[in-house]
Amino acid sequence: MADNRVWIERFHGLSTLPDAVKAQLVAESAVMKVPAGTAVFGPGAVPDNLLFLLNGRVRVQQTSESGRDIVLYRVEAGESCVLTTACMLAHEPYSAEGVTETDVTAVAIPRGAFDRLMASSQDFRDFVLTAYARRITDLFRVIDDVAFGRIDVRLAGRLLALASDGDELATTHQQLATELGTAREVISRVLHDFQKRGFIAQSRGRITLLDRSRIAQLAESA
Amino acid sequence: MADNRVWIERFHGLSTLPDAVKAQLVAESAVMKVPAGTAVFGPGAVPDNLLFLLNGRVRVQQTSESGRDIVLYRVEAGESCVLTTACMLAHEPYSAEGVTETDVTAVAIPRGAFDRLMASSQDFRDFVLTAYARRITDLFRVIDDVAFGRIDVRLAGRLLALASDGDELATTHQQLATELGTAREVISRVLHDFQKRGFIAQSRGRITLLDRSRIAQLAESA
DNA sequence: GGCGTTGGGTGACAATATCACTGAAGGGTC
DNA sequence: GACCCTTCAGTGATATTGTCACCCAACGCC
Repeated sequence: MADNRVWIERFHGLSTLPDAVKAQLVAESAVMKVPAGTAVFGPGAVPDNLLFLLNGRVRVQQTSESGRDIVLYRVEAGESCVLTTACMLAHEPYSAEGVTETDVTAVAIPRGAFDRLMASSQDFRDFVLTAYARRITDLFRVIDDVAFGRIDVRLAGRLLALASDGDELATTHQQLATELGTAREVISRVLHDFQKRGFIAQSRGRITLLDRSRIAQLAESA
Repeated sequence: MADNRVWIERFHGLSTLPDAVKAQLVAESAVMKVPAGTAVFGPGAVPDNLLFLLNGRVRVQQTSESGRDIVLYRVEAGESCVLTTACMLAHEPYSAEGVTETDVTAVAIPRGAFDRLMASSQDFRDFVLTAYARRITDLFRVIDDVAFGRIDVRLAGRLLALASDGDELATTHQQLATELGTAREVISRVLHDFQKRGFIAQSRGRITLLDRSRIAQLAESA
């Protein structure tokens, strides 16, 4: 029991809730484990609850009519899937899809409990509102990048973000194309150029960052 | 007094509120009038309240570092500015800006009142959540269009949307470029092509739709 | 080894963006 | 009216990005 309650403390904004509310939250929620590569929500998988990530990472992406994908943002441990969840709670049709990138442990809060918490706790409302706001600014950023950003600059930035743990990166050109919403050939050419300039080394399915500082310099030249 | 209360009935989702809540809402809010062309929120104009539009239209757009603009969505009468307002309430830095396109009458609900309503009324929460969800799907649509859409198709669709009242459209190429987040020259060329194909007629600052059905046909060929 | 699948390279071409101009249209002013 | 100034639109040249149609190499599997 005491063990179960611990997860709340990991969430900025939930840890300050009154004890009674915390108890309510713990009582009504369920911890779940999901293996990597699972679609946790999306067209065809509509959950009826809000997810709080304890461990792991969820990638949220959108597939266009033409079949091409673009990554919108990622939900990390300590964050919640408020945004797409809202679309579902409001019964709005939506086209985004959430996929676990790692094994994920999450807390599922049913709609009813979510609603009672919204009613009863100012702190909880602030938590949700703030989470929303952050996602929205993420989306604004995506729009800005896609509309006005240069591909090489965006790719440089994404390489750095994806290789936060070490200089090795196990990813295909196609996956990188999906990250930026472009075509594989474009990624291939830009990476080839990066290689010629000594920024990276490549082999099938793997990229090694050789010169982070120069990659960062390019990424900054937005 | 009774007159003041009428505005609530115009909002789907607010009209079903209990009378006590309605009275509270009316008591705590203020009706305001804003002339066309005013920045109602944005960097440099941070209001501390949520706006409900009674009349008129607000255009929400974003300016990139490079100085280019893109229109994100419009808030029409009967809707509220939930999205960007949330960013402000959550004290998130944001880059979007709201400009009145017509004279606007709006109801301003201060943060405190908003919060009390969120706490006290399930209907109000649903209203806000639904409004959020709709905006978010709008943003998803923008991302999809910008990333994967063709310029001529997007422009055709936008011309139809902007000319909802009549076939005359008083707008410059630059304004249309801002609508789609592209460059004026691109719009000039596409419009020139539309003109050659007999879709439209042009003169300085004015566009006349000549063949809505063929424009619509192009717009549909997403 | 043979074979199928996936990942990656490349040339040709199309679409869009950028740059650097040009001139035309309209609104003032005298 | 003529003159000037600002805004709006047209255009060629060039760069960047996207699309299409391939090719070949690497890897897993039998």
